[in-house]
Amino acid sequence: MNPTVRVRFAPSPTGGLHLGGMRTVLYNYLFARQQGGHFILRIEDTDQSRYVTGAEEYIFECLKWCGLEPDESALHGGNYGPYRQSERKEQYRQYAEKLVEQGFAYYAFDTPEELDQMRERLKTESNHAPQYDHAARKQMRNSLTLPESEIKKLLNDGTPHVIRIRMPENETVKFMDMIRGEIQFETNVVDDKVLLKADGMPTYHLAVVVDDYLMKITHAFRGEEWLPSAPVHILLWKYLGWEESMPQWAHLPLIMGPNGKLSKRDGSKYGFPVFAMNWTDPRTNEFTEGFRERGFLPEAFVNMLAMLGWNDGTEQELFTIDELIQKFSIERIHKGGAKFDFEKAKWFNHEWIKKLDVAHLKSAVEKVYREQGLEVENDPRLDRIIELIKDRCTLLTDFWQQGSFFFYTPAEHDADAVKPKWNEAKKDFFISLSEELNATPDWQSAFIESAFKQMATSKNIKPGELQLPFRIMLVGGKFGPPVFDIAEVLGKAETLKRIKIALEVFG
RNA sequence: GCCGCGUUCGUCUAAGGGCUAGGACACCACCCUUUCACGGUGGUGAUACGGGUUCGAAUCCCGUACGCGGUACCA
Repeated sequence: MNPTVRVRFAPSPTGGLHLGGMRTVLYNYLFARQQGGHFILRIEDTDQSRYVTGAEEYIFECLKWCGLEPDESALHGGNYGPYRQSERKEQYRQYAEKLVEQGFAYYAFDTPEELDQMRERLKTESNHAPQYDHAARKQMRNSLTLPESEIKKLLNDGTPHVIRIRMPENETVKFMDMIRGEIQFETNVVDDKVLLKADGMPTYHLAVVVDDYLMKITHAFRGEEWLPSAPVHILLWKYLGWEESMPQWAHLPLIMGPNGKLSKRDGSKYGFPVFAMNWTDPRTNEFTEGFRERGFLPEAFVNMLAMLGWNDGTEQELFTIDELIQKFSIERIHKGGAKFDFEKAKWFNHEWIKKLDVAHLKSAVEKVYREQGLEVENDPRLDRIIELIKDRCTLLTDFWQQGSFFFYTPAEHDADAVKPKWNEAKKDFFISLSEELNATPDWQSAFIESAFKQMATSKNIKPGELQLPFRIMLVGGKFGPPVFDIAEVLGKAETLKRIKIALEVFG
């Protein structure tokens, strides 16, 4: 029997969604689609103190923008819900209690202060961070050290307590990671992790195991930062008697910033976006720019993200999402972390802008102009304009800088580019040219060009010396597509108007 | 400190015992272009270090160094 592949992405609504998280979703998604399986979105909202209102909806928006919508989630439905941990609260206690009964876990009544004292007391030169482990638990207040009667009393009195896993002594926990191969940990160096918190909420360790079992998850992809707690999860699968159903593990390498792991907190400090979309933390009002708003196409963002830790072994770098689904393979995911390079990210976007046709770019470009206060939706020239400038745009926002002169007569001219070589003869040329163009019914790029060159010849001036001034007149600066194409798109009246204005400026 | 995972040009990476270690980004030069780009050609630039195994090591093994992660009633 070949079980259906079921993968899940489980963000915590504690803030934005950064590159590492987005890549985890992507790989989950690619694998699920490739295998014809299910992609599930579960929300880890059991840390009440850090829950951010609106973050869950924001996560959905990000996935939607990238085209990575889940099959099952709190908002999409599915047969294994609920998909928010907070709504599954009751189930976790039941399993935690079962573990206690079987001796695989125990109640611990220690207060936060007592834990601090223990850590202080046990701290030595060779042990900077003492753990609540098989040795320490013997000195603490828990159901392993307290007499039966006292445990009963504490429980009956409703004394706050947690349930901790009882890590075995002198055992080796081994498991296979699809990316890294066999990995092993000594149980002696793993602490007795809290499974159920005093508020009745599960920790990630319990929740991830219970949910993955109940939701029939077959493959678990997560960041490398989870590797150290993997032995706890492996043991839990075993202790709960579900070893047969344990998913296959894949711990993804981390995505690094300029110094160390990319963090959500520093999202606004890198000088480049680390979130898929704009995010303002409602608690701090801290704003973090997103790739979307910075001018990235979702196609480029997804492509770039996929290549940050995976490649297909060929020299191909540009992939559509369908190609990624087809070619993705867990075996080819890298082991080492990758430092994020914004320059390369921009290159991907530039390639995608060049690659996509006008129809596909149009609505995004319209949006850029709209944000600048310019409505272009009904402008019949828009297609032509996009075609003319798209190769020069790295980010979608560049369409404004590269194309606004089509809509606005330049307010300023790059006089430095013209003035040094400006003279009466050139001025005379443009006056004559204006008259000539004004008299003609034709208005195609090729026609304007030949009229321009004939006029230059008859005035005995090299056409090349006149093209730059002409460009400055129409554009305002030294950039843009071929100048005669610009004149064509601008139309006769606007072109003549700009020549006239510029002649006054140049004197 | 302890535990774990890593380490090929500045960055992302290819090469799974066998040619001068290949490609991409960035950078530089030239060509194209009488603007800015696109495009084209070429260039600078890497197997962390030390031992093994082998006819032969970036590749396998051991050690060291360095980096990252974890070491919470956060995920």
